Amino acid sequence: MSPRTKIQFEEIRQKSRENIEKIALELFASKGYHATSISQIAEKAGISKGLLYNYFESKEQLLNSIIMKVYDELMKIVGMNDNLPADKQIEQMIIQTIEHLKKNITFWRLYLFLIHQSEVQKQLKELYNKMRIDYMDFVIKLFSEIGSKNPDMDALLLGTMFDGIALNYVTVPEDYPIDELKNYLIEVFVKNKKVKK
Amino acid sequence: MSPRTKIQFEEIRQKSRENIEKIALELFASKGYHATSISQIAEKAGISKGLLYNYFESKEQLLNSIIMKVYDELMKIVGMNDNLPADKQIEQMIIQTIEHLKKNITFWRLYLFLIHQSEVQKQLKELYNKMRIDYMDFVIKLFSEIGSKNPDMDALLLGTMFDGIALNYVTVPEDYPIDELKNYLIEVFVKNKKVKK
Amino acid sequence: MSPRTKIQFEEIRQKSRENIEKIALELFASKGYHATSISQIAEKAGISKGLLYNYFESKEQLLNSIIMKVYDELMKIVGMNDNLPADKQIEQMIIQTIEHLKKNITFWRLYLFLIHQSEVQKQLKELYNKMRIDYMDFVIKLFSEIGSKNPDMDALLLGTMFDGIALNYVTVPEDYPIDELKNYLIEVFVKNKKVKK
Amino acid sequence: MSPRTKIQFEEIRQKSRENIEKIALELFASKGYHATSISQIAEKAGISKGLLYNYFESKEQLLNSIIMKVYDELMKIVGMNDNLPADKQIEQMIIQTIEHLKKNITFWRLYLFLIHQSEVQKQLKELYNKMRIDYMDFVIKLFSEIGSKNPDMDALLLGTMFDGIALNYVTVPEDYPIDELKNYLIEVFVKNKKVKK
DNA sequence: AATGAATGAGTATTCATTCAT
DNA sequence: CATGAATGAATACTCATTCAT
Repeated sequence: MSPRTKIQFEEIRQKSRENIEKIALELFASKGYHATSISQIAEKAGISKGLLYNYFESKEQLLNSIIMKVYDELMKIVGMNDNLPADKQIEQMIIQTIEHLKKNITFWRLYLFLIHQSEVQKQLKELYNKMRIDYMDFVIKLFSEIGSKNPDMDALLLGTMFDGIALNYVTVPEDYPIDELKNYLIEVFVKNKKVKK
Repeated sequence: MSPRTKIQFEEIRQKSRENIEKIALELFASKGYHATSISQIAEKAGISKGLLYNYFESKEQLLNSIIMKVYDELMKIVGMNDNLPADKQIEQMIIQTIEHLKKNITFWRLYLFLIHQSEVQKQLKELYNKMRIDYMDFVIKLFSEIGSKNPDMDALLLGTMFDGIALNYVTVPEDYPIDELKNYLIEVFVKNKKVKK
Repeated sequence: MSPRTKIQFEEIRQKSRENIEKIALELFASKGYHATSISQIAEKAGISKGLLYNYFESKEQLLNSIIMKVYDELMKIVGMNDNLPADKQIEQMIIQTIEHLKKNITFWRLYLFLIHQSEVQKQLKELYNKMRIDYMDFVIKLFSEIGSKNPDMDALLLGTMFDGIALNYVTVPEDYPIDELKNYLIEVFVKNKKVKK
Repeated sequence: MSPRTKIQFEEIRQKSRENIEKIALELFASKGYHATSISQIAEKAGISKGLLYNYFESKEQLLNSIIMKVYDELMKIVGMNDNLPADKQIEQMIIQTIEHLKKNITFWRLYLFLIHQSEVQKQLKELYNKMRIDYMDFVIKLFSEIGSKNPDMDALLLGTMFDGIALNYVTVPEDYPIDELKNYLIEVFVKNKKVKK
């Protein structure tokens, strides 16, 4: 008869939020932001529309919340393994990005969607820019350390390749020979650079 | 004045269709498919909504019609210059794709949008697959002709690079050093291959 | 088969607009602005919700449109009879206001509603102020002409009386002895003033 | 510590009720009934929504409860000073009504709001009628005692004036010369009557 | 007595599509 | 061929009310 404690309430909220975000991520990623309705999200999450608004104040804010998670996760991949030497770090970054892509296809689908749905809102554009800059800063340094003649260009190319691979893998996962590409990337971006050094 | 012949009518219809498609392409690419309304298209095309439905039976069918044009145009770039030697053909394909991208950012924005839509619509998925296969067939042959050790992989990589470049250029056109990339691509995909031969 | 002319369309629009405004006036006046839904207006007007938005771009704008009519009508009563001598003008203003009130109870209900729902929006507040000032300017002049010792106060009092009478009549039309009041007002605001002159 | 007695509990309940009513009155009067949500009331009152429903079975019933208070308070003003002679009682009633209006603008705003609502709710209509009758009974008697030739009409007029003044003062408190009106009312409704006697 | 998560019917608004003219 | 009035289902969002704890 006594009311739940604050902690209990907080747990309930946290679980609900995460559940909603998970469902919304899937739907946004597979159908796009505009083509996904709040009703669909609520229904698939097994809750009422009203409750969704108890946790997210708008559809846009729900998207933002998800984007933040995407950003954090991508940055985690990049920043991982910073105790290794630079060449190994790049190698690991390539391996782990590809692995992550294979295991989290939904997640990457959303990432790609967001990039060119950036007309949706300024915030997204800003975040995307921040993400690019953070990525470039970090990876340029790595390429410098392994003696690349043009670390800016190499970092840019690697990023571009990741985008292209993700785009293709996400579109035709069963037909795209992603593992062969992985080895090729390591060869081009790690082994060849070192030889030249 | 004699009544217009059937052929004249057909020409008028054709021009009207093309005008609508042109306007719709612009709007879809700049604002997105969902955010563009039939009213806006009709208004910008200077016709009534009713008349638009005289030419296209639905918004979706209008999109499909546009997609066909995108397909044709992309294939035109690939198939161009088939009187040149293979290495020059690849070089030209790279140059012209990049040039096309720079001049038709709107068009490519739509192309990328479509890739995602293909997840949802069967028709689109089929078209996208056809496009990939046609591209691969043609480009694999070119790489074979210049003596590539792994023409399948080279064709795939070049296609992936195009996608990655398009994605980045479309997102941040002013910040993306597309011309430097062009030269690099030619070096990697044309000059280096030939040397190895 | 040929489309309607512009004039025909304009007539259709005009009739529809007026019908919607009439129904909306009734509902806003009897239930209040917030308590009246677009659905109710559309249903009572025998049209779809969508069509209503073809004519008025929002609920608020529909209200504004109605308010303008209220304003025009009230000012018409005040400004009427400007060819008569001042004392007759005041007398006529009293008579016609009361008559108008008796015949257009709905209309006055809305006027009263609006006054203290003016927090609804700035526009309303501004219009109300304009209305007060226009009324005062005109009526003060009339009282001056008949030699009132305090024309400002007399104009204010008469306005206040109109408001009080309208409020009471609108609330209990059958129980409020409005005709007796009419005569009393004429006596107090016209005959007594003149005597003193 | 002994358990609280029933009476203590009752007192706590009573205080809680009054607190909620006070907060709700403020919000209803300043934002309007429809624009005020139960959540807002609960939050401002420092309690949960659930608890509010422990005290009032619905939003409407909460409003009704408040209305009763409005009624009581208005009647208090009228019935005050019944030990004075009639002319002084009327004078005091005028003075105190105006003073009350100046100090409790929120309260009067609600009173005016309620008059309109009475169109919708039967309960309210009945209460309003009771209020009018009680007021008239009492004030007619006063005017009779000071020898008014038409006490019914005088009582009605005074009530009408109060309504009109309240309406105007509540709408534009800073622009309405309420104090000058007070003196005028006393002159018209008290001094002039007596002279004629 | 007290909490706030959860519901569901309701709100204003939009828009692809139809159709009488 | 051409118009735009008209529809209705869908959209994001709100809120009074209920109820398990």
